[in-house]
Amino acid sequence: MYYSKLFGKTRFDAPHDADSINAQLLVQGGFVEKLSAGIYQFLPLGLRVLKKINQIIREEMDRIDGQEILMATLHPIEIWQQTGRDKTMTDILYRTKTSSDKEFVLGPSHEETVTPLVKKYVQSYKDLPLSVYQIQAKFRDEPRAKSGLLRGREFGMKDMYSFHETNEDLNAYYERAKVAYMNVYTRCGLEAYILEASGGAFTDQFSHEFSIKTPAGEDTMIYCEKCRFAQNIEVFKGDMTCPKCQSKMLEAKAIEAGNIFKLGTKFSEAFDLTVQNRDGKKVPVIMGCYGIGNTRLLGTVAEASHDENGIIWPKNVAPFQVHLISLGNDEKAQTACQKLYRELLSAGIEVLFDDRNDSAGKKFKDADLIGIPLRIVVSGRTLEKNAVEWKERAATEAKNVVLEEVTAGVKEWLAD
RNA sequence: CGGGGUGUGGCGCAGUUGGCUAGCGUGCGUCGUUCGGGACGACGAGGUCGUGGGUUCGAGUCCCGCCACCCCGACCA
Repeated sequence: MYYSKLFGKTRFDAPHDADSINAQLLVQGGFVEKLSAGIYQFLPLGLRVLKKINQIIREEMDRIDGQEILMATLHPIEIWQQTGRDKTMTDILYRTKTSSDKEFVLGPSHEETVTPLVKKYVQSYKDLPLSVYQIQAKFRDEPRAKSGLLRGREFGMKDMYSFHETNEDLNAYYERAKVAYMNVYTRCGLEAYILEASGGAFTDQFSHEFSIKTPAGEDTMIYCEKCRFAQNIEVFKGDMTCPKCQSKMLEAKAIEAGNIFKLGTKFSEAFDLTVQNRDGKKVPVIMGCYGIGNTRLLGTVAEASHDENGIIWPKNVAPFQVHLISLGNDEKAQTACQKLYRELLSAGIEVLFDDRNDSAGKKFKDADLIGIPLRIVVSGRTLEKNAVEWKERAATEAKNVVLEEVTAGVKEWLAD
C-alpha cells in the first residue's frame, strides 16, 4: 500500500477530547475516528488490525470446535421478554420501534437468539456437544462510555456459546476454552491473567476474566506474579497470601479483555431447549458462554504496547508487517525503493510504503506513530553501501542489511 | 444520574474590564528552494465563534435555558 494513497492520515496533534492513551494514539495515527461518545469508525489501518485480531480469534475458536455463524442484530422484543432480561437489563438496552409499532432490541448479547436457534437443530444428546460463535457488533447503552475503545456503546465482540449434556462435559470444554483464550492473548502480544470473578446472575461459581495488567484498566486485580493465580477484587477475601504458592499477592489495575461463564440451564429452560438422553429422558441442555471484545482488545494492545512516540504493534496484529520509507529526491533511491517494494509484495509481505515527497523527520514521526514493527529505509546514504536501514519499532538501534538479503531477512524475522 | 471541565477555519489553540476588518500554529492548494528526526520562502482558499433566547448603540466576550464531548463517581453480561 502506498502511504500517499492511504485513506486516513496521521495528525499533528491528538484530538482534544481524547484523554485515554488508546483513543489519542489510535485517532492520531489514523486508525479510528470517533462518531459519538463510545462509538468509533474504523479506517483502513484500524480495520486491518481488527481483521488480524479477528483471524486469530477465529483460528483459536475453530481449534476448540467452535463453528462460526452470524446472528441477527435486531431482536424482536418478545425473546427478551421470554428471559426477563428486557427488565433486568433495561438500562443498557437500545430499543427501537417500527412505524407499525413492532418493537426490537439492538442485541447487547445473544443468548436470546442462539438458544432458540440451536433448539431448531438439536434434539438428541447425539447432537451435543456443540459450540457456535460469531463476531459482531454489540449495542449497550453504557451510562458512561469512556476510555476510547475500552468502553463503548457500539463495540465489536466475539461471543461463543457451548451446549452440553452434562456438567462434566461443560467443565471440560470450559477448560479448553481457557486455553484457547490464553492463546488469543499471547498471539496478540499480550500477557493475560485469568481472574476468578463473580458469576453474576448466572451462577454461584466463579466466572473467569482474562485481564491485562495496565494502568488504564477499570478493574482491580489481586494477583501472584509467581504462580499467576489472580482474582478480581470483587471476590477477593482480603488475605494477601497466595492460596496456591503462599507468596505475597499484589494489587494492580487491569483491563478485562474477555470473560467466560457457565450459564447452566438458565437460558435452555427459558426457551425449553432440551435433548433426549441415552435413556430416552428429556433433559435441559447445559450452556456456557465465552466473550472477547475484539475492539476493546485492539484498544488494549495500544494501552499495553506504546511509547511516547506512538503505538508499538506486536507482529501478529500490526496493520502491515513492514513500513518502507524512501528518503530524498535521489532518483536512484526512489528506483531502488520501488523495486524493493515490489519484491517484498511478491514475497507475500504486507508493506506500507511511504512514497511521499516529505522530509525524513516527518516520515519517521509518522512511522513511529503508526507503529508498524519493522521499518526499512532506503536512501542515497544506504545505497552507497548497497544496503537498507533496518530498524525495529521497539528497538533503539538500527542496522544495515544488504539489499539483496532484505526480503529473505524479513521472512525470517516474521517467522521468528 | 451527581460533581468537575471543554465547545472559536479540517485538527490543536489564543482572544484582556463587551468595541469596529476574529488571530496563531498545524493541515490544505499553487510555485520555487530543500532532502536522514515533524525543512524554508512567496502567494492563496477556508470561520453562522456548539445551539436557542436575553441584556446592550454594539456580544466570541455578560445573563438564562438546552445540546454535545471529556474526566471523577454511581453503574457495568
